[in-house]
Amino acid sequence: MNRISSAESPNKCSTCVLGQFCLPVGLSADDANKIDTLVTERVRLKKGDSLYRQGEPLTAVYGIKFGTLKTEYALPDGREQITGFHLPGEMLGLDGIGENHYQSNAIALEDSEACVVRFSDFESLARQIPSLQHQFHRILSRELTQDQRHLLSLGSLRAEERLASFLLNLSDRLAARGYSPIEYHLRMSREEIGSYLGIQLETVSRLFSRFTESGLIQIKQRHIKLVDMDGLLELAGKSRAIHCANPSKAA
Amino acid sequence: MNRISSAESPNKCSTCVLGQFCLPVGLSADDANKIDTLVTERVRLKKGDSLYRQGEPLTAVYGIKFGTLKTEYALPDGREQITGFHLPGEMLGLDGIGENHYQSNAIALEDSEACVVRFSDFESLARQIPSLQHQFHRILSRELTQDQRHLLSLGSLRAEERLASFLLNLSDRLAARGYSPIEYHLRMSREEIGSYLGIQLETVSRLFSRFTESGLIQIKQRHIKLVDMDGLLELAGKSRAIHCANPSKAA
DNA sequence: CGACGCCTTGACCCGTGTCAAGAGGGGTGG
DNA sequence: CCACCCCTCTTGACACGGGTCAAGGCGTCG
Repeated sequence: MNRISSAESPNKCSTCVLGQFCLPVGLSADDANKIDTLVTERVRLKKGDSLYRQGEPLTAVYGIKFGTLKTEYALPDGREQITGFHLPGEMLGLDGIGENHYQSNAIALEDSEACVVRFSDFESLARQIPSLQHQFHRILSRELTQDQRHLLSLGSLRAEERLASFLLNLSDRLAARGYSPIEYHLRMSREEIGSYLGIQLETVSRLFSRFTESGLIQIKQRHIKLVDMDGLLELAGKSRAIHCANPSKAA
Repeated sequence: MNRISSAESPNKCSTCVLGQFCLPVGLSADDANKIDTLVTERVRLKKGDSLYRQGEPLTAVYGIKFGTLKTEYALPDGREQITGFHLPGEMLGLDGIGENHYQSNAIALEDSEACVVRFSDFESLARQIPSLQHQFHRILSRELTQDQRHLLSLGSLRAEERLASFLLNLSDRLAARGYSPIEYHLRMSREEIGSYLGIQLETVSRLFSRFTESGLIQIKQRHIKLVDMDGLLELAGKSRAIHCANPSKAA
């Protein structure tokens, strides 16, 4: 883990292309200047490095600048589960605010970089800029909604439905960041996908094979192409079909 | 659903016994007075009434005054899952902040009452009272942690482990509110427990029978008594054993 | 070039789902 | 106040999805 002060490499939030994810829109020049003081350093991570670990005292929350991270939550008996995969623009460490200690491990799946936001500074600035405060509440709230969707997936969907909705969810989030929604690189192993979805790695592998036979996807190693979006949406329990399928036919 | 204005029935947060759950501690008299203006009305619910429904625009968040609520999240294809059971002092509606619309249904499991907190008023007050702001962030954050624990339960534990940790979780939360941690009334049906835990109601019923045979619990209808706490902790994946089991033997 | 880690595939089995029948309690109407 | 009905819960039999164990292929990195 490698710290970079913003003196060496200036890092203005106001000009960051990821601002749309972290920050409120339509700030005054004055407010934008204040926000630029928030991130005084960034952290560079190599694949496998952890950004923070369960139990460490919380001093900062993080915004992902580039790369991919996983968060995992462990039981004292050793069992653990991946609770999320995180892309640029997403915030990490929020689950640590409640107890002032991080509640999970955050680990880089590839070389990554995160902006360090000292939390007390952030709260003080949020009191001065109502739209920043509200944006932060929205981020926390969306995190809750995301977790609820995940809960429904683990509790009510069959393995193939979970995997299909996982692929579509990644697709959406990559598209929002300007990447192709139909072809992308999986940064995580079969085992990590399985952990996230509450199934075994062998099942993930078998399902990828089955999806390929059915003409839903093409996959080679970790490079995946979603061939039949509608078919995947069908499998994913139509959870987004009313929003996304056949938009041209919408009334 | 029955609205009560605070003129008819004064309702001061500063003297509410549940304040320890909702509010920061150590407020000045001045701040306490401001907080007392937050809740201008309460809502009375009969069993089965909903406090809000998925898709409705969000104007307020809620604090439970008394009673028990469930929140459930639905897929467009009709499948749905209970994502939480909520006790007095807990806040509801937080998942709606992100999209300005509630993302779940909140339904009373028994006659209940909730304090209405107009969200824009709340944010404005939180900007004036740092400890209120921070407390709200802690509440949101703990909600996230709770969901992560639930995710781990659904993804990594077997049915009997899920049920055991569910019973212990209820026990803890009831104890924190001054009720008996070893004997309580289940406000939800077997089907609702199953939905929450991602298992079928028949499995819940069979497990209750098995737990009874093993001497872990006694159960008659919805009245349950936890007879062998250590045994339940053992089953629950030791997820809390290091904190709670055999405290007298702790180093 | 070799070794290790990751992935695929097969065989078998167990936990849980599904379907079905019946018991028990509580509420409602006569 | 009693009887009936309906809802909830229990229990059994059986089926199946996915877990577990095992063997082998493939790509990558040292």
